[in-house]
Amino acid sequence: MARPNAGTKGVPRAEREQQILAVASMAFGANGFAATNISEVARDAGISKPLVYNYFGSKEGLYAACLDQAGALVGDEIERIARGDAVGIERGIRTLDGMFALLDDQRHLWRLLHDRTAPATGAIAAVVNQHTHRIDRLAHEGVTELLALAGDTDERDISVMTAAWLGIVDSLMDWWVAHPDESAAQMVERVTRLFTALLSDVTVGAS
Amino acid sequence: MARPNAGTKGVPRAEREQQILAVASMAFGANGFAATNISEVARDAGISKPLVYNYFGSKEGLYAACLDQAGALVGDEIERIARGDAVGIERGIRTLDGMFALLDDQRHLWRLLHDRTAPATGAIAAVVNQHTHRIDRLAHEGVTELLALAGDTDERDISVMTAAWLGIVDSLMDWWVAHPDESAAQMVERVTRLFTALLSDVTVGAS
DNA sequence: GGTATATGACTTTTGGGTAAGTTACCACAG
DNA sequence: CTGTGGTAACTTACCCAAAAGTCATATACC
Repeated sequence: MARPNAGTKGVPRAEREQQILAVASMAFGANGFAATNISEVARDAGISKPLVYNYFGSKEGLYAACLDQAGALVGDEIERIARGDAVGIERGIRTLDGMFALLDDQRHLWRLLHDRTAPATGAIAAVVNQHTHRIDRLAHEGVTELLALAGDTDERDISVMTAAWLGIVDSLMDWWVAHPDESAAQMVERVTRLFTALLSDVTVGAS
Repeated sequence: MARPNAGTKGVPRAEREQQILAVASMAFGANGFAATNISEVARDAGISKPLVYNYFGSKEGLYAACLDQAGALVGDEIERIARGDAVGIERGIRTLDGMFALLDDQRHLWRLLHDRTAPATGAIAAVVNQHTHRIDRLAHEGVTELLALAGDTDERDISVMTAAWLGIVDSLMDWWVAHPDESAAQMVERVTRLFTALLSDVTVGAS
């Protein structure tokens, strides 16, 4: 019997996987792991659900693949900047700059790394830990340098400040997602202006 | 036929509702709306699922009730502090101080207010908007004052900075959840030390 | 013809939600 | 100080929709 939609469409696996990953990353980033529907992902990618399962095995497998791609992308860029010569606040701004440039057309990717609805066990946990540990370590390194300049070497202070820094990045990305008309360059300007304004003048008001 | 577990246990509705809210707030805060299981909530509260539905109507109703309680608690405290005379960074620190004191034994409550997996429609949206708008407005007000001191009155800058501030609070609460041995007083000390260190000395390194 | 790409239709599982009933408490009549 | 009926508190056992996951099969390419 004729099944009009069956059969290959001539799209090789590697390419199809990338299409699926792009759609799935968007969905996972926008709604979180738990609220994401694989059938919808398949439909949005223009294919059927079994193909997704054929290529990625399970919902968790698909999520892990998304995470791995996004984590590597983001982690590599942060590491590249960390290897540069910027220190202290300057390093923070350059990192943000890099993130804005890198994620301009896929702003939701950042959210994948901090999804609390994703299972914290099994294969996912391994991938999550690999990337978040890497990013955390780089952030920790930058914050350690920054606080050393300010005379603070308390380990827990550094830990708290690292968390706060990552929270700032999180929230800036969220704001950016909610304001699609704002370009990466505008974000960099804005953030730079805010940092300098706060650090130079604000102590007058706080005394 | 004897059904050994049926029948009232002598717990009045108001009291039972508070028990359920406490357990549910913990679950929603820890896992998010989508990943929270009502059967588990009921089991953790020591009762059966239908009782939860009898008292709160639906999962969304339960979530709305949790949110309403947490939002009012947090919002009232923030507003109380906002009515004080602190300005700029000082107001920020006092607000954090208030949050740490208020949420010492229920640190997860803060997370309820920023759950992206909660439905953004219907009754929940109303409750969410009521409380988040209130908190956002107060934060916006504080940030406006702060940036005015630094000479920045750009509306979008204020919007970004407000988001970043709330992101900082978010991440501090998360860190605090992950470090149960840290007291509220210690958090206040730490945050104060970090703020003053960064604002006074760090510009030397950033130049 | 063999393999990679692909799907319609199915099964299974999960979890929100409900029907119907059971038991304890309490007010009040006797 | 005892029944006794009404109500509030509570549960077991179920329904059912949605979404995860699978099977058998079809088509295109080489």
